[in-house]
Amino acid sequence: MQIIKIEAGAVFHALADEIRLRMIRLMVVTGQESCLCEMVDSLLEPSYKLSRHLKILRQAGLLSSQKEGRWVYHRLVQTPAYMEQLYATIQALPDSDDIYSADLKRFRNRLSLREAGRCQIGIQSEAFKTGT
Amino acid sequence: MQIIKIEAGAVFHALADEIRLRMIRLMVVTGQESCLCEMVDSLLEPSYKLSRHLKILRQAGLLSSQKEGRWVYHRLVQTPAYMEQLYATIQALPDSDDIYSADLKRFRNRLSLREAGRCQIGIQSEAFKTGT
DNA sequence: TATATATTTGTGTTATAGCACAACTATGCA
DNA sequence: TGCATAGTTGTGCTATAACACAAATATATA
Repeated sequence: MQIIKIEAGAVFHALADEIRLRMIRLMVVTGQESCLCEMVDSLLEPSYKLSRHLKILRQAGLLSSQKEGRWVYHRLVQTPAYMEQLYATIQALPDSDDIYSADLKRFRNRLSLREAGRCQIGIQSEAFKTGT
Repeated sequence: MQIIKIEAGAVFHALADEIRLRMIRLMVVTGQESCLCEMVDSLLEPSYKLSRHLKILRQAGLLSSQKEGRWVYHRLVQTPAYMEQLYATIQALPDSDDIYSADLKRFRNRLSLREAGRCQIGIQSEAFKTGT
């Protein structure tokens, strides 16, 4: 068993970035885990960028990641206890710019493409990314 | 009336700095407002440094500041509603390095020097700062 | 009015963090 | 075995943020 010391203040640092907060919000609001390609299609940001941010969230103790074939699923960590309180706070945040509701709409669309609750396809937005 | 738009993500950015989190924790735990010199004596950091961090907290919407003679009192803002939830989360954070308990001890000592609930003295730690 | 002091701020420096490009690893499938 | 693709990471660049020093502002008091 590996003991990882997680600084309490590190969670705020992890959430201080807009990209990271957008991803966490999607998972908090939907309660869903997500693979990278689903995040790419929801936030419309390049995969290398989101991959690095997911790593930061993992190191801060907010996400645990699990490889499943080609895909890596990221999910919210529920411990220690204050984490759930933190998620409740995040859920209560306003959405003044409608950024999160747009993310959420795309995320739900993307989730509907799963089969048996698992992601079966890769990044869909890459194709029309250059055309926009 | 002045409308200030506060970005929801800005609160996390404000709390991402250790100095700022230490100050907010003192106010959250004690429920007390504080002037700069009391913070200086509690965190043992230079006043210009804490003054700048207090400004960032104010601009992020976490603190409101009120001048009272020579002193400026800073207090936690209670609105919008998710702020109180955020403070509850902060109060639940662990203190793995005993930094916060040391801050708290000094802060309580400093608060006991108030007269009629108001700060009457300036920075006390400056004197023995160089000698340590 | 002059001084002491609580607090703020201008400025240059340095450390940190996010970014894009491209190369790389790993896995499923033909 | 070779290819396509999900995901990660090395690297250099750039923007941001924290810092220390010093000067400035504001207010109480002698």
